[in-house]
Amino acid sequence: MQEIPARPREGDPTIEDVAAAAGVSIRTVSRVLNKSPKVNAETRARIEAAIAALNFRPSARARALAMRRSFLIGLIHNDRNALVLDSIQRGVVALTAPRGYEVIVHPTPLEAEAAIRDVLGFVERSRVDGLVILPPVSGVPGLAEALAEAQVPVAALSAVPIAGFADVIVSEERAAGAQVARHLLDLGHRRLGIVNGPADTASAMERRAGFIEEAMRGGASVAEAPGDYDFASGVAGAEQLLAQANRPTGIFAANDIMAAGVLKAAATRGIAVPAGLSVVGFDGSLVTRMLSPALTSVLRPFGDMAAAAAERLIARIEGGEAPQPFDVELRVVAAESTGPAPDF
Amino acid sequence: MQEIPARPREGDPTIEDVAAAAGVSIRTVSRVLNKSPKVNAETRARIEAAIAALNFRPSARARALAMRRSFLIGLIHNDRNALVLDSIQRGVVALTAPRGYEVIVHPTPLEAEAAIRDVLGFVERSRVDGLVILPPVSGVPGLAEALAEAQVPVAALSAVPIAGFADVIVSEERAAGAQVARHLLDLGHRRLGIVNGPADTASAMERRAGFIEEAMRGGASVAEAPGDYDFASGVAGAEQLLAQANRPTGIFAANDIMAAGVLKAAATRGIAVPAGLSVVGFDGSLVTRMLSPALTSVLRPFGDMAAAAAERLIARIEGGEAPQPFDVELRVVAAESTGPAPDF
DNA sequence: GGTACAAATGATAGCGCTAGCATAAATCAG
DNA sequence: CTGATTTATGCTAGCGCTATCATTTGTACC
Repeated sequence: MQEIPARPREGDPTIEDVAAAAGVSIRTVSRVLNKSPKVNAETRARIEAAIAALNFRPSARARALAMRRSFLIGLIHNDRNALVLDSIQRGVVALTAPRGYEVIVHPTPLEAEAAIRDVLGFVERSRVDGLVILPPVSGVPGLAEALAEAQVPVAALSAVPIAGFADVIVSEERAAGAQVARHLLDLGHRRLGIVNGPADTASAMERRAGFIEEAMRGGASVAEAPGDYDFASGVAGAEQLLAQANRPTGIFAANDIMAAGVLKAAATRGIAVPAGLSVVGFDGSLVTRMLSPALTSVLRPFGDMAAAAAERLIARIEGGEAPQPFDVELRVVAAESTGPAPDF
Repeated sequence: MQEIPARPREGDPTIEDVAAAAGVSIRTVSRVLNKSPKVNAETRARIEAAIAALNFRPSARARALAMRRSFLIGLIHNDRNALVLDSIQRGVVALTAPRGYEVIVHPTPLEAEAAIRDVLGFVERSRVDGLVILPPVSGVPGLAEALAEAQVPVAALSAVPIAGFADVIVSEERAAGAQVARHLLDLGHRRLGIVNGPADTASAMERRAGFIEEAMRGGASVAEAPGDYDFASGVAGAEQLLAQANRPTGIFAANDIMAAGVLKAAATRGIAVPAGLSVVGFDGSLVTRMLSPALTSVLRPFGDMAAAAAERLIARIEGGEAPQPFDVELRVVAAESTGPAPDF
């Protein structure tokens, strides 16, 4: 028998303290912590009482080491997500926290090579158990493959299914685009315009396709202007559309930020909204209600979508069965920026 | 109840593999990893080569266990931070990542008792090494004391020094309020208005005091309306101010969101901005340039402030000396919503 | 050559958990 | 009554690092 040197107590109770307090071995306490069924009800109660009495919390680090899992989830975002980041984080944390996972955030560039390097480096460093990836990063070419090769569990949000990602929460953006057209058609608009998102993003192309198809079906014309999801391009796109001889009376901007740009362009030209022009955005982000007039937009339930992605991710990490399919319901929320088509 | 199985052994190289490859003991590898000076240059080179060859990354969890530190920093935020969250996170991560820390995000309620319980619970669960706390949560009464008692290193952002928090990045909001008044005075405005933030927040009271003092000094009158930092209260506050007989020609809203509300109220009343009314916001958030007209606002360098807070926090955690004092420079960024005072 | 001291490196005990295997007690089949 | 099962619990070897202490080797000085 050798004397064990007194170790400096950090103060926090350990599983050993709990075991001593409950008069059992740490193996049994561990069983309770891990919800193993093979523990006598009475013993379990005693241990749970001891845990409560000592205010014991198992050390996430020790358990991480022993289980070779970190209970950490990485959230990969980009500044394009700025307006909806808060609601997304809220959704992810609401789902992960009760299941014992914490969320590490990681801002990532969009350029493909840099993004892949950045994300892989992050995974290696942080040793997260899995990733939730937001668009547009989720659509970076090659990223899915790189992560698959690195065997990192991933759940992504995206406008379209992405080969390589097993779990993708897809929102029916094409149908939503059609809804926007329908909304404007119902208000009597027949000359429509669209300020597109970047041509290389699936979301933009889906929204566009749905919008144009439905507009055509409704007998409306559609003028197009390019855009890249930022404010300036919204302004420029709107100016291009509004300069036309027979200018559109209803404009769909492929996201809220560009829609704000459209409102700006209209204001600059002295066009009243919605009296002289109806404007619809996409995302249902924070700004919709801060604009004057308040922006009609397609509400995307980001929080729920992100939570669903996190749920899927955890199921994959823990090997449980996949949760129920999650249907993302996108719908046009009418506000002040859309109204009956003007007479001209 | 079901037990979650541990993951089987991963293929990641360990410190032992590196030691074997370099022909040394793990103790020496550990020295290299921790940048201990007492390692022969040649040995060090050999070990570093082995590390590179194996693409070895020390396991953050193992090191966390051994060092009794998690290398995790918690970022406490609230939905009031939604508009600036992205830039803040970016600032924090930019500073922490190179130093080996990851950032865990945690959304928190504002109600005092719930906030304290929530934050303490988070700290116990996640075992973060420290916290960065954003306003308004940083100002929750009793939170500083609770965290001090729990011995959690904290750095906070706030409009005023907070007793109990050792490291607080304070922005000179009073001076900024004065700057706003000066900006409007310089444009010839003499009848001013202010839509205040909540009376129980230090930030709002500081901005108010600075604004009013400077306005008085400049010989202007100031009409006040209450507000609580949200859009609706901005609208209501503006309506109250604009309904007055001798209505103000310049209005300062204590944050950007309320300023958006003021613009909205002006639009509703048919008052042109800035021709008939100048409007100034506070924060320099994302929306300032998305509004029509673009909002003049007080730019707060959130990213830098947050990074400075993180830097201080890490210094405190690691026991290093405190970094240089960080001077937050707030300045009015003039945009389209302010202009010369109208004649009436 | 011997002593003193500094520099470089190694052996190993934890850190606080999980989980494989062992054991003890209770129940059951024949 | 005995061996076979089942149920409840304990013992302890890791998980991949850090850091204390010991050991070895090199160097300076008298």
